[in-house]
Amino acid sequence: MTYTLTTPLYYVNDKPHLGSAYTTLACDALARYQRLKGEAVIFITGCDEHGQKIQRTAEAAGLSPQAHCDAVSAQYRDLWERWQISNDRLIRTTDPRHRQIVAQFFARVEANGDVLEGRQQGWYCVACEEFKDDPAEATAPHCPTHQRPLEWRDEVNLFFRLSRYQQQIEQLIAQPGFIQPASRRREVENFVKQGLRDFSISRVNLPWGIPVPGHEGHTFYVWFDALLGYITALLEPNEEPDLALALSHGWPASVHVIGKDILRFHAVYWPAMLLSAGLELPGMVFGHGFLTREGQKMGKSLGNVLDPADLLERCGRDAVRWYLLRDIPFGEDGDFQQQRFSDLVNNDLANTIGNLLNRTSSMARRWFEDCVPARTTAAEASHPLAIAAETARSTVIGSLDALDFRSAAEATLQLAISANGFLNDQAPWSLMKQEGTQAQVADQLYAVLEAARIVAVLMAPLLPDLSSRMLLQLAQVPLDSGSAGYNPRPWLEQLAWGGLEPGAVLPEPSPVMARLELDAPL
RNA sequence: CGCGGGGUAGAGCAGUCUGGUAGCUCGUCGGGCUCAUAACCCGAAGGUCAGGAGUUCAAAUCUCCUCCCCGCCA
Repeated sequence: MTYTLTTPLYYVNDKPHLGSAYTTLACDALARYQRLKGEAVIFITGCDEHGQKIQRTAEAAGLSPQAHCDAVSAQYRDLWERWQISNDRLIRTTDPRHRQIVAQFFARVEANGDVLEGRQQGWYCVACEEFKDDPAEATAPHCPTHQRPLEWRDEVNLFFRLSRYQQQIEQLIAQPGFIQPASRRREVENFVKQGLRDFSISRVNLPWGIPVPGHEGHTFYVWFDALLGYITALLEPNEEPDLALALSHGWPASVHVIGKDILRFHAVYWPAMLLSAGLELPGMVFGHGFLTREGQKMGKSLGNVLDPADLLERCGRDAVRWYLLRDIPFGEDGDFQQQRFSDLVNNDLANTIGNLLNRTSSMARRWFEDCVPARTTAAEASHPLAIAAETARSTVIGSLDALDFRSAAEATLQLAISANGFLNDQAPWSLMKQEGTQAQVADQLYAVLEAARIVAVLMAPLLPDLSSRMLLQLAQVPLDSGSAGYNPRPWLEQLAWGGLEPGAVLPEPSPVMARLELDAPL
């Protein structure tokens, strides 16, 4: 069965921000993990390009909406490339094929009697693309999230009969694994319990959108259109836009990874739409937390936004991925702290892991003709490092299955710490000064090199670059599942203790991870 | 108003369900080692577990009240 996972389709109102990068990075780690386990993966990301807000932003910039979308979505594409995101698809909702898919989907919903005409009257926030409650009240209300004036709307729209799915949605969200993390489930439950109301799925007088077939003057509400992008994305690059065909490629999605702000759209509206069209429901909706910076909300007005492109440029892929995945519990809010960022990168990656490989490789080369030394007992399952490796392996797998990147990272690190400790306890550099200890030292170094290899293999989903660099220094073939020439041996097999071949020639070691020296603040 | 999440060493978190010496990572300080990227290993300091009351032989953990932060409803 195909493992389909999605990031949100990012709204191209502005250039990519760190939050989008965070989601995408996490999905990338998850996608790589699933591929390494041997799953067929479709990793979907993309851009949501319709709606009034985009139309206005484009106008303000003196561009056509299409030109604006082309420019911004190109920024996303470039950014993901630079981050080496392993997405299989990058869907744009302005893709002509998407129109067809939306139309076909809508036809099913309409045939099912779930499309009604209704009058919508109320205060509208263009930034949210949402009607706000308590109409008629106050003469000039503001949007609570955007602090911007609301606009009065009075229009006849098409409505989706969400109310009809009350019971099914209640059942769905009551399922233990559907909404993750579990702590967010209550919020949605409360919302649903208040009674689901039909919501409008079209807008009138809004040219920048997909026309609703059979309803002159109406275009689809951005969310209705955007969510369906997940299905359009399943089409192979040159395939005909056929809903059934798209679905056959990997629907339902195993998981939608999103920010917590759009949980309701994914856990309530979207499943109801799918039910109406008679389609299968996604397995999980994971709403991760938000990032703050040094304790403060990031925002243009505060001037403290971290630009993911700058961050990549200055710090590199491994460092940022490590910090975000290793230190911030996925699902909870997290704070980006520059000091801690460089502390962790330097400690964990450069010192604990990088230096472990460096020191061990140096000793092996010096005393054993540049080779992986011969083993006597080191390959046995009862070896202390074999036991540590097994603990790390099972913890990493359990954690990644649960999207707990943090504890996966910690378990990997723990193995490197054990190996460093083992080295200090055994002190092969002292032993070597005595007579007849060669075999013993060889055995010790073998075990530590093997532990380093396992660290590198375990690291592959989280830090593919660092993993590759480590494996090359261990005379191994890198595992990068995204590139050609990677090691085809199953990942799980490669995690078995004792895989390193004695006698393999070790290349001259050079630091696999440079220390992060941030002279200026980010 | 209501609802949800949270408040544990300087920082970030675990532990709370299933009461019983308060643990991890980073930072700080001291020691060890010299194979290595001024690295690695060991040890120490640092906590009235938000506050109060209660249940109990025993509470970070269970009950009630209060305060503070974040979010949902908006």
